This record gives sequence, C-alpha cells and structure tokens, in this order.
Amino acid sequence: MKNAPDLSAQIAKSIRDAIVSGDLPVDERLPSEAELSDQFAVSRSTVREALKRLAAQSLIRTQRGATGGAFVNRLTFEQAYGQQITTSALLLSMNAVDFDTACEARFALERACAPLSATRRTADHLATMRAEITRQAQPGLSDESFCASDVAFHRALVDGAGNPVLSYQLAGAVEAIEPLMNMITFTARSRTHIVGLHTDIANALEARDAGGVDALLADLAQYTATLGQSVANEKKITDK
Amino acid sequence: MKNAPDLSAQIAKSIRDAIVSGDLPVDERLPSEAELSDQFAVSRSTVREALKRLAAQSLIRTQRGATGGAFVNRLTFEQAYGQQITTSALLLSMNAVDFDTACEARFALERACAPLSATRRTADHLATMRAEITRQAQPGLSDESFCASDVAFHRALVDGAGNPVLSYQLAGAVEAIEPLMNMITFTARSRTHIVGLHTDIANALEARDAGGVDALLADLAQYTATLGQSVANEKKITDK
DNA sequence: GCAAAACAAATGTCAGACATTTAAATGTCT
DNA sequence: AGACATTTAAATGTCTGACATTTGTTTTGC
Repeated sequence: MKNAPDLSAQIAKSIRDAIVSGDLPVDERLPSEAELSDQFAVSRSTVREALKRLAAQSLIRTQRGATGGAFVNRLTFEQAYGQQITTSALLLSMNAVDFDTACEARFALERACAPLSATRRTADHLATMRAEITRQAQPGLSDESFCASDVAFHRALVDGAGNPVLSYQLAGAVEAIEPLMNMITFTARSRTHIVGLHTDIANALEARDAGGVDALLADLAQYTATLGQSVANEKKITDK
Repeated sequence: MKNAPDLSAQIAKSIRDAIVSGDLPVDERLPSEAELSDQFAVSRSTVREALKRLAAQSLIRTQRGATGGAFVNRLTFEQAYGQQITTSALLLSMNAVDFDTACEARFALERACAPLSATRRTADHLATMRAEITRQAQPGLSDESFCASDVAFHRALVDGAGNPVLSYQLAGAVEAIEPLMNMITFTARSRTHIVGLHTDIANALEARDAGGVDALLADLAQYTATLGQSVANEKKITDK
C-alpha cells in the first residue's frame, strides 16, 4: 500500500519541516553529518544525500573547514528568482502550454502591476526602459537579443511597482515565456510596431497615466497574440 | 578567487542543463549510476548526491529494480505548485516582507485574473466558493481554519480564470501569505464583514460582472490592509 | 609579540560490500 | 500450451571505513 520513501528523503523532509516551521532559524548551524547520522541512526552517506536535497532547494548552505557545517540559508529574492524561472520554464516547455495561455497569463499579471508602477516608477526605471527601446530599434538585432531586451523592458516596468513580491512573482511569468517568444520571427514591421507601443508605454508611465499604460498593455497583449497565431498557422502548414 | 563548486554540484548542473535545454527529453532514462560514475570519472556516491539534488527539484524521478533508474520527470502543475508555495512562504518569512507589501502583491495579482474568471468561471467554481463562504460563517471556527477557508475561496476564484499558468503563479502568492494572515485575530465583526464581501464577490461572479468583482476585490484589499495595520499597531504597543 | 607550523574538526571524495526491489527469464506442473 | 512458481540479473538504497581537502585554532620557535 504505502510507498515508503527512501530514508534520505524522509530525513530531508524532517529537516525541511524544521526549517519551514521556523524551528531552525536562519543561520542556525545544523549538527555535523556525523551527529546527524547518529541522531537518525543511519549512515553518513544517507545523511549527506538528504543534505544535498536541501541544498538543491537553497534551504541550507554548507561550508567546509573547522567551523564549517550546514547552515540554514536565508533565501534571497535573487535565489528565489532563479528557481522560479527554471521551474516555470520547465513547466511551460514540458506541458505543451500553448502560446495563447502563457501570453494571457503574462499580460494579465503585468497589467496588475501597471497602476502601481505608474505611481511609483523612478527615473531609473524609465531610463532603463528607454535604453531597451533604443536597443530594440537597432536594425541588426537577432531575434534572441530582441526578446531579451523585451524581457528587460518589461522587468523594468514590473520593478517600477516597487514591490519585491510582485517582481519575484512576475520574473517567473515573464522570463519563462522568453523561450516561447524566441520562436517568433520578428519581422521589421512587427518590431517597429512593438517599439512604438513600448515608447507609448514609457511615455504614459512618465506621465504617470495608469489608465493609459493599462490600455497600451492590452494592445500589446492583443498584438502579441496575433503574432503567435500567425506563427502557429505557419507551423501547421509546414507540418502538413 | 574562483569558488569551485563541489563535484556533485557540477555534475548536477551538467545534467540539469541537458534537461532544461531539452537535450534529454521527458521520460528519457539516464545512464545507470555506475555508468554515470564512469562517464564523469567520479565515484558512485558523488553521482548519487548529484542525482538527489535533481530529484529535490523534481527534475528526475528514480525507480528501483530491474528496469529501474533515473528518468527525466515531467514536471506537473501540482509539483510546481508545491515547490512554489514552499519557496514563497520561506521568502516571505525570512525576509521580513511586511504585511502591506505581501497583501498588495496578492490582491494586485488576484485582480488581474478577476475579469477572466468573471467570463469563464463554471458552476463548480461558484459552488466551491459558496461552500467556503458557508464554512467561514460558522461561529466556532478557529483563526487557522478561517484563513484556510479564505485561501480555498480565493483559489477557486483564481482557478475560475481557467488559465493553469495563472493558477500556478497565484498559488504561490495566495498560499504563501496564509501564515502572515494567520497572525491576524479575526474578530466576529471583521469576519462578518469579510464574509459579506465574499458573498458579494460570488454574486458578482455569478452575474459575470467583471467590474463589480474588481471593485469588491479592491474593497477587500483595503479592508485587509486596515486589519493588518491594526495588528501592527497593537504589536508595537506590546513591544514597548 | 609574531609568524610559521602543527593540530583538529568538519565536509568532500572514494572504494567496496551488502540489502532490497523489480522485471524478466527459466523451470515445472497440469 | 498455458499457468504458476522459482531463479536470476540489474538497478537503486544503504552501510562501513578510509583518505583528501579546507579552514579555524592552537602551539611552537624565535
């Protein structure tokens, strides 16, 4: 009946629970591997496998040497970004999430922070966005670079909301879609259109015009969906 | 200068890259541990530690026995939910994210999917929400149970948007905040108010009134922020 | 007093053995 | 021939003991 998980998984769960519950505070040192193997009555290898599992989730960090050991890690926003992007990208690529669904989610989330960004964006955020727009207008740019710049532009917009939790959540949504966006061939005409919308968005943001930003994002969402559609259609033809 | 990562971390990265890049497709079997230790010229223990790291990220699953081994795992939305919730909860609890910021993010994201939910919600979603409202109105309910039901209510609202990517993203935001919400003592009066708003939201959703849902969520956000504020004030007093 | 050397404690790595699980191959009886 | 029991092989899971490496501390020598 029961599918007993491996010992190393059990031990990892036990320690993980202690961390998540706050029983083991940040920067607390765990017992040494030898002590843990005594406590759990398993071999050191098993303890080590458990610790590696936790390290993979950034729950602990390990340090070698005399005063070394495993320490409860303070999860930074940066680390969390990284994990979320990996997870989201895999999720999308492995589950045949269609472009429309991903795009809808992305723009829905982005529009959520548009009004906040209109209120709080700094000059820095605006400068970043304008710089990316300039890059996007360069003629020789590869599709990949164009997409990367697109991501940077929207990251700046999201960061402008000044809410790290929102930034963190949206990092996954926006960046995970980059691979999907990369499949789109941006013609000169579509690039011009997108750059135009980006410029309008930056202007609206500069004017702190929340409604305008929202409307423009809606336009961009619509246009991007259209682009995706045409790619899907072409693919259907070549598949045949 | 360079902080060379451990061998097991390097090997994990190497395999992870192969998976993320799509080089190793879903359900592909990795070489056996013995073969891997040959290929990478390390011991079996080191390979095992690398594999455990990948297993902790749900990138692979392992099976014992004759036809067993490590297989590239199809990351399901369920698994991704779980990881995201753990990560988000830790992020909030470890980084002193204040209640206001977390709440702002939560409601901003939730309002993003309100219009979609108004259009697409099924009778099922409505039924779930009404059931939770009924539970929330019960007098003897503990604060924890009230919060859990609150989360379930909002999950149903988000799921009503019918976009799994949105559901996945918001699962983290909504559920990660549950522990913070649990710190609030819900008085009878505040519960009544919240249940009232929930009822109004369900009604607006039933009427497919997107604007109404949005406005009500804004009200709820405001009210929740007020509750949080009062808790913060009381805490300041007792701290003194 | 201070620099170099020795020490100690911890993680990282290795090698080999045995235990356990699981599917496939083999054997045996009807 | 087919159904059931047994054996076998391959793989992961676990244990043991050893050695390597890193790093902070202590001791030693001057």
